[in-house]
Amino acid sequence: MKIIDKKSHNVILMLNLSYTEENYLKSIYHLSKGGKLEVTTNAIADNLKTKAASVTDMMKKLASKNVVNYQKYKGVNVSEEGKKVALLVIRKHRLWEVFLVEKMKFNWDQVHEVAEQLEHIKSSLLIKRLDEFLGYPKYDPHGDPIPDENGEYKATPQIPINEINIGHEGIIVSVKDSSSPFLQYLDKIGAYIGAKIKVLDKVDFDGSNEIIIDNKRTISISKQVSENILISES
Amino acid sequence: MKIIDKKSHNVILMLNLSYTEENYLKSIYHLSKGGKLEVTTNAIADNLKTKAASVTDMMKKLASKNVVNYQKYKGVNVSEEGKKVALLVIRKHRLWEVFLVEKMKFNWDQVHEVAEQLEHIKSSLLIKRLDEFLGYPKYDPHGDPIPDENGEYKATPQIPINEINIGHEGIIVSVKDSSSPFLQYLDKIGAYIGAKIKVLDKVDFDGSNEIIIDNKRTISISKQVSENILISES
DNA sequence: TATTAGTTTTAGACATACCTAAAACTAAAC
DNA sequence: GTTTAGTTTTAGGTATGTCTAAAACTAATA
Ligand SMILES: [Mn+2]
Ligand SMILES: [Mn+2]
Ligand SMILES: [Mn+2]
Ligand SMILES: [Mn+2]
Repeated sequence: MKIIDKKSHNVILMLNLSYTEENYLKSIYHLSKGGKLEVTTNAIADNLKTKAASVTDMMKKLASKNVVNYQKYKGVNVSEEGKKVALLVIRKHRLWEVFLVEKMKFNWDQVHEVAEQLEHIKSSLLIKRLDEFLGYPKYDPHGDPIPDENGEYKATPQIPINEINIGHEGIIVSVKDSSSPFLQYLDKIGAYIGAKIKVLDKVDFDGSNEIIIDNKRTISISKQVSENILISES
Repeated sequence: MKIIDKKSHNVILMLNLSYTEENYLKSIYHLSKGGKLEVTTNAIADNLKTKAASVTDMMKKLASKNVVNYQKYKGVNVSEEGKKVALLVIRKHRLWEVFLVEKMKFNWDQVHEVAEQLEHIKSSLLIKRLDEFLGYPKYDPHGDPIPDENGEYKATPQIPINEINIGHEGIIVSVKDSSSPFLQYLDKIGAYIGAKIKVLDKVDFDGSNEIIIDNKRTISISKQVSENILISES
């Protein structure tokens, strides 16, 4: 079901998707890297902590609503329509995270769970006014880009620390893992979005990296941690 | 399921009620005038635009969770526990309405529907910070009192215009009807929370009232309208 | 090509929240 | 006290979203 808005000549989404359907679409969008890759049933089940059988049921339903392209046994992806829905949910999630940090004084490790709820609030006026109220932010507290009202955003080139060569440096632009324990660890070691990082040494044995943060603090981080800190090289 | 918080020595609600269960409790709380009256199955069905059979099902479920006192055929009311839940939902609803008007520049007739969604967001930190951010408001945009974190609020004495005698005056302190058409009508006639009202004449025939708003605008309002504008007499 | 391990789908259940229609109950009128 | 109208509950069914277990399929290995 579609309507064309006479003013903007844009296709307006007349879909009323449930909380659950929105979460499935968001998951498929992320797992497919924005629609570029096909997504497997098991990957979705893992991601949403549900079972493969439940995913299959939902894929049939989403396909019947034309928000995914699905052929059984062949994987699934978002349709053009589904991509718009996913991007709107992601836009709301990230705007609310900015709100929680900037206005509600939440720490960056406290926002994700609440944003998971707030992203499903339906009010186009509220999203518009919230965006304005926050000063049209381009990035959320974890450095993830916020899609604009047309679903567009720039992907800044970003490299995980483990792929940066010794002696090279850059700025932390985002984190791959937004979980509370990981972000609290970053707080502890003094790492934050915008911090300057230089790779001093790399240990082949366990993949750990010795880095210096803001030219002040030298620290060794594990392979797992280095994979989850994303840098813009300078 | 209850726990006692060691710090505050208060009973903390460990209930995880659904969106729907919260709405039923809020409805019962309102219909019982805060727990003072017994509520009938049909009254709840009407209020929530559902059917009596559905209400009976839900009353059994809420009774089993000890949030209502229910005896079949004898009506229902909120329990002490249920009252706390209802007051928390009402607190959230009204705080969000203040947020939407004060910070998001919504008109007072646009906030109720969105607040119906926002009132179910679960985050005690968010409520606390929102309250602080808004400057601890005592009333929502429709003049309804906002319960504090203990569920307490003062009920200001308020009288509908139709019960005020000719020649008497007062201030609009709240509106009974928060629907968009009613509030838009009030905007049109220049009535708002805080406006000064004097009753000039009353027509027995149809119950309409002639009033003057802010000593400026003389207008005749129907019986229905006068019943829904609440005044604090001066 | 045949086997097999892993993935995905189907089949059949369950819980929540809703509905209509029929039965049970209450309270007021006769 | 009986009848009756209105209310409330029960009975049985639908839709959504979940699950386990079994069947169907795919792709890699032998
Ligand atoms: Mn997040
Ligand atoms: Mn979500
Ligand atoms: Mn309201
Ligand atoms: Mn509600």
